[in-house]
Amino acid sequence: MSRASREQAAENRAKVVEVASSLFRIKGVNGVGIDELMSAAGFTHGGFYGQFGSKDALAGEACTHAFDVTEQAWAAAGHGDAARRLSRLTSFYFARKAAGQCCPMATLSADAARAPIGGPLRTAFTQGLRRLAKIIEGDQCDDSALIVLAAVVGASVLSRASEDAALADSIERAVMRLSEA
Amino acid sequence: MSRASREQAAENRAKVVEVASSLFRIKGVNGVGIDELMSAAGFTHGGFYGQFGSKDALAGEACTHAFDVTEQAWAAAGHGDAARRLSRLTSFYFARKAAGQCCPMATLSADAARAPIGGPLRTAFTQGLRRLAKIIEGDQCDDSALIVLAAVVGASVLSRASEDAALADSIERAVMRLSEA
DNA sequence: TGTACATCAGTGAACGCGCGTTCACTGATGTAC
DNA sequence: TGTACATCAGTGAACGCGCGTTCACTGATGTAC
Repeated sequence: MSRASREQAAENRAKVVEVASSLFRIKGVNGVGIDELMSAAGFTHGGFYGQFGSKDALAGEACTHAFDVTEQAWAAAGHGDAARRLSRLTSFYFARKAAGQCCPMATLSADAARAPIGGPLRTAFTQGLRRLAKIIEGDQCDDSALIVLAAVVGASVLSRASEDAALADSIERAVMRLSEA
Repeated sequence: MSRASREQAAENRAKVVEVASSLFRIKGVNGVGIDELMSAAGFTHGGFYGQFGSKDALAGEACTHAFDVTEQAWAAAGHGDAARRLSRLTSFYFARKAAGQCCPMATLSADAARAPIGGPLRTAFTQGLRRLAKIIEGDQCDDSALIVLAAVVGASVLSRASEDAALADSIERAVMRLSEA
């Protein structure tokens, strides 16, 4: 197969971004090679540089994509009065999800923190974080939304790293109750 | 130089663990090579496998070391009544620190989450997390300590990943106020 | 509408490089007498 | 206490491998007439 149509090529490109968005969250940007990535998307690795300038550039796009998806879900869950919104967002956050579908704040923050300032990943992460912070803050002016944001991300991060499921659960449950109060 | 004394060799080994503990937190376990690591500790890379079974094994030891240091600091900061303890731990947490000295919950959680279950790093992280959770819970039986733990880790993680210093600050300040309330 | 040609999406082999790991070697340390 | 020898901490070269990236090539797509 060579020379797909432009329409098909655009779909293929989007497919690679989507697959990368998932794999990078699971294994980290350094943990996935171009070869593995392109294979998972159904292509050979040689075509990569026809679509993307570099692996770093793709990491930025993949990060933005992950934030896009999360943002849409949050916007859908984020109606009603302030207290209920926070509580609903928290339950949504802790709904059991594979790492590949999990919020990029929890799964890509370490990669972003170690990426160079001004680079694609760091920039994409910062903008995504701003967007989600705006959504969770909504029309509230106090601290509670940002506290829930931090607590929910911290609980998720610790929960994924821990082998102790009981401890992970008690942290998540504590944060759930915070957002209900 | 060849054949250091046993005493010297033990010191050298400890030095490598300490350097690894710092570099792994800054760049991630995958982000630092044996060569870079040993050079930073003042040795050549060939000696590595005389002291450690594998890079993974060192990652576990380095993680444990990072938790040891944090635990000591927390134990020192953790006296007095419950509310004050939480508040003091939070200020301590947000004191500006280079990533290499920062709490491993914030800097190694992603590496741990992606490390194999039962492996040295994952195990060391889990045990370290248990220790710190016990300290912060102290003699309290409610949720507040675990909430502060999650919030403090989440704020730190987001703060390090974000290029937007103002946003990072408002998240950290919100969490500070949580622990003071 | 049909033909001739230019374009370019995807292929697969190849590159240089740095990685984790191994190993023969060195010479000072530690030990046995 | 002094001597002879075994040990082994650290050196430096080497290994196979997978990485990110490049490139000549292919043939269907898109375009000009």
